[in-house]
Formats: sequence, structure tokens, C-alpha cells
Amino acid sequence: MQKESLSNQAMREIIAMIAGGAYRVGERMPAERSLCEQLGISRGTLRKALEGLEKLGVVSIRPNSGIYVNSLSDAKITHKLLPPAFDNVRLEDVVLARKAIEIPACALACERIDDKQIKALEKLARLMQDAVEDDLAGFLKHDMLFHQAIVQASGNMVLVKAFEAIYEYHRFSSVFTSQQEGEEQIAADFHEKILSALKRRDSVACQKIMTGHLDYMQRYNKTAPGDY
Amino acid sequence: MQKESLSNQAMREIIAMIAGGAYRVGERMPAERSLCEQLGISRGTLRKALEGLEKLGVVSIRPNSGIYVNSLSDAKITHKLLPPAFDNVRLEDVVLARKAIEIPACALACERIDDKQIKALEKLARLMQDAVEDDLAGFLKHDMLFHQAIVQASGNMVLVKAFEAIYEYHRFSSVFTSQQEGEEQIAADFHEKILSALKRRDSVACQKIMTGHLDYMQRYNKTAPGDY
DNA sequence: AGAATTGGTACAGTGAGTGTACCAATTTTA
DNA sequence: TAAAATTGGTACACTCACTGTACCAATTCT
Repeated sequence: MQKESLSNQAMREIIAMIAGGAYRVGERMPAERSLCEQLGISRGTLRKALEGLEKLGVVSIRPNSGIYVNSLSDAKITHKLLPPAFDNVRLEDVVLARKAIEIPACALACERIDDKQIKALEKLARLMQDAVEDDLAGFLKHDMLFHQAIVQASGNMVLVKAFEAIYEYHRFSSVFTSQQEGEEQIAADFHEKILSALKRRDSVACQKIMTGHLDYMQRYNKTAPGDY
Repeated sequence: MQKESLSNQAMREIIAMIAGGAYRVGERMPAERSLCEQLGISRGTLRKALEGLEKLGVVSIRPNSGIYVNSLSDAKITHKLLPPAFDNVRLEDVVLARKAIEIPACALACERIDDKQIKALEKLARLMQDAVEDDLAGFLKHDMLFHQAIVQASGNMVLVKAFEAIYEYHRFSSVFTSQQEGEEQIAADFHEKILSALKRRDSVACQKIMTGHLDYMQRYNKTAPGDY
């Protein structure tokens, strides 16, 4: 029963952002004063986190210039900065767990979703589509929010909590496998199809498309969203 | 990004222990000096937690005597002391989520479990059986460990993490529904059947029995363990 | 040339948690 | 019955993480 230090949490948060693709290699991250506000911590605490990340080789700090992202694969990241037992996790493990939670969630959501929730999903799908081209961070954020909103629409808060635990691993997906060209648009198309099935209350189709969407991440099943 | 205070964590932990059945109403809990060692915190922090719990009516502290457990249902427990959105959770939600995770885990465990893990499961089943009669705390503890060990035997750490998130809700099962006479023995019998199927590597049977076991908690399906 | 922004540094203050010590009342032990 | 052990109650000094503020020097933007 010990609390993790805020600076350590911040280190993990920043690594997750980089791994999730919010900042690309060589890119300059927001200034310290922006970052600490964004993370909700003081500048001193953020600097401590950055100091640690620089030692690990995750970022390079250039005075009077900014914070620059290095390649995560070259960095020596301590295990305590990754999700528990991350070194034993493969992409297929994450996909399997997500299917276990999200497919039943789809079925329930088809029965229970209300107009307000559908409106919210439409907005999330639109924001994600807008971010496909040039805003990877925004894309990933709204991708996550879309899936979470579906699980929430299931009305089962336990599923929501389980989904959050699983997504903690998915955030590091770039460590498993690199993003491919055009993948974002395909994901956005899948979301459109899922949303459409939800609106029709077509539980069978919804589960099927969600399965295809998640399998696609794993590159086992290359069924395109247009096939549904 | 704010840390929860240790004393607050301790409050939630103690409530979980009581809700989980570790201590019964009217019973005397361990002395402060034992409890704080058990929870891994200092006595001052524990006393702060107990002070809060007494104000909520969860416990009564009698000087020179001890800490006594009151009825949880009479206590006014703040929501921040329960799992997130706990008031919107029903027992069937927990069971559904557990089935989503544990049934696939059973299937994988049948393929991957090794002799050492089987030995560990046998020990857990035995310890749980020994606790059926007179050690509710031990019973619940080994119940949880048995299920966790199966999920771990699946070799999928993401499932393990999801299971832990879900079990956080199950710990409060006494808030959903009261324990019934003889229920412990039935659960122990189910565990025996599950273990037997695992040893035979009988994936279909294992999933089926696990389904029956979890459904039984919900009192929807009253199929007895002997029926498998 | 001046303003704004960058990381680097220092310092006082807060608050939670720890560890230790001791007290008074009660119960257990010898 | 007297001594020892155990109970919760209290106090105090200490550490540590974090906050908030302020200012610096170098660079870049206007």
C-alpha cells in the first residue's frame, strides 16, 4: 500500500502519449508550462519527470528550445513505467481481451442506447474523421472515446471499468506494431459502420463489425469495413 | 491527475474487507497496531481512516477495548469510498463481465496450463474447502485467488488486469445480496469440477462449468455442481 | 529594438505520512 | 493479588513530494 509519486505517474503518462502516437519522433513537445497545465501538475514535478525521461533516452531537452521526442525503441524504459507485466503482452492478447468486453457491450448497447448517446457517438465519429489526416493525437483520443462510449451505452459500469483497464495496454500499441499508412481512414470507416448498426439496433451486425474492426488491428483478418 | 490520500485508500480497503465478509457485524476487528501493519501504513494514518469510518457509522471504536464492526447497510457510505459508479451496478452486471473474461480464460487455460499451475490450483481449492465451515475471510480470499489463478494460467496478462478490475466490484457482493446457508460448499464443489476439467484439458466442459458457477451466483441458474 | 517564449534555478510554504514515545484504562498472566 | 501485556488516545519532530512564485539567460518572434 504505497502511493506512486506524481512525477512517476507523469513519466508513464508522457511515455503513453508518445507510444500512443500523440508525438512523433524528432517532434517538439509542448513547452513545460503548457505540459504541466495539461497534466495538472506543477512545473517542478513535471521537470522531475522530464529529467527522468531524459536519462532513459525517451526525450532530449534543449535549453531555450524545447523538449524533443526520441525513438521509444532505443530508450531503456524501466518496467515500472509500463503497464504491469507488459513484456509478456502481445497485440493478440489485447485484441482478445477487447473482443471479450466490447462484443457483449455492443449487444447490450443495441438494446439500451438512447438518442442522446447516439448523438454523442456521431459527434465522436465526426471528430475522429476530421483528425484522420493530420492530427494523430486527436485521432487516437477520439478513437478511444468512441469505443468507451459504446461500452458506456451498454449500461454496465463493470464492463466500462474492465475496458479502461484493457485500454491501458492498447495505448502502447505502437510498441507492438507500427502504424501503417491509411490505417486511420479504415478505422474511421469501421466506426461509421458500427454506428450505423447501432442506430438500426442491429445487434448481430454490430457485433460482427466490431469483431472485424478489432481483428483488423491484429492484421489477421483483413476484411475491409466496406464488406459489412 | 491527483493522488488519493493513503487514509482514504485505507478506508476503502477496510470497507471492502467488511463488505467481503472478512469481519462480521458486532465482531471486534484486529487492534490498531495489527491493522496498520496488515495494511502497510503507519498508525497515525490508520487512525485517520478509522476516525472517518466511525463518523460514517461503519465501525465503533471503544477505548481500551477495540474496533467493532457495524452494519454496512445502516452506514452512510460516501460514494467515493465505493468502486466508481457503484450505485448503478447490479449483481448481474458483475456476473456478465466476469463471464466475458473468465470463460475465454478457461478455454485458453486448458491449452496452456502447466503442472506447476495445476498444483497451485489444487492447493487453493484445498485451502478454500478447509475454510468452508468457519473461516469466511479465508474462504473468500481463496475463492478470489482460485479464479485469478485460472485467468493467469491463460497466459494473457491483459485478461488478468481486466479480471482484477472486475473483481473490485465483486468484493462488495454482500451489498448486492446476502450470503445464503451452504453456498460456500456449493462454490467449493464447483471449483473441484472446474479443476477436474482443467486437468483433463476439456475446454468445452471447463467453460460450461464456469458458466454454471458464475450463473449460480446470480441465482438465475440453479444447476448444481453435481450436474456436470 | 523590444516583446514574448524557451528551459534552468532557487526558495518558502503546505500537507500527508512516518516513527517514536508516552499515557490511562483494561485484560491477561504469573 | 501484583505484575505484565494490550487496548485506544495523544503529542511531537521529522521527512518528503508537491505547489507556487519569482527571477535568470538565451533564443525567437514581432
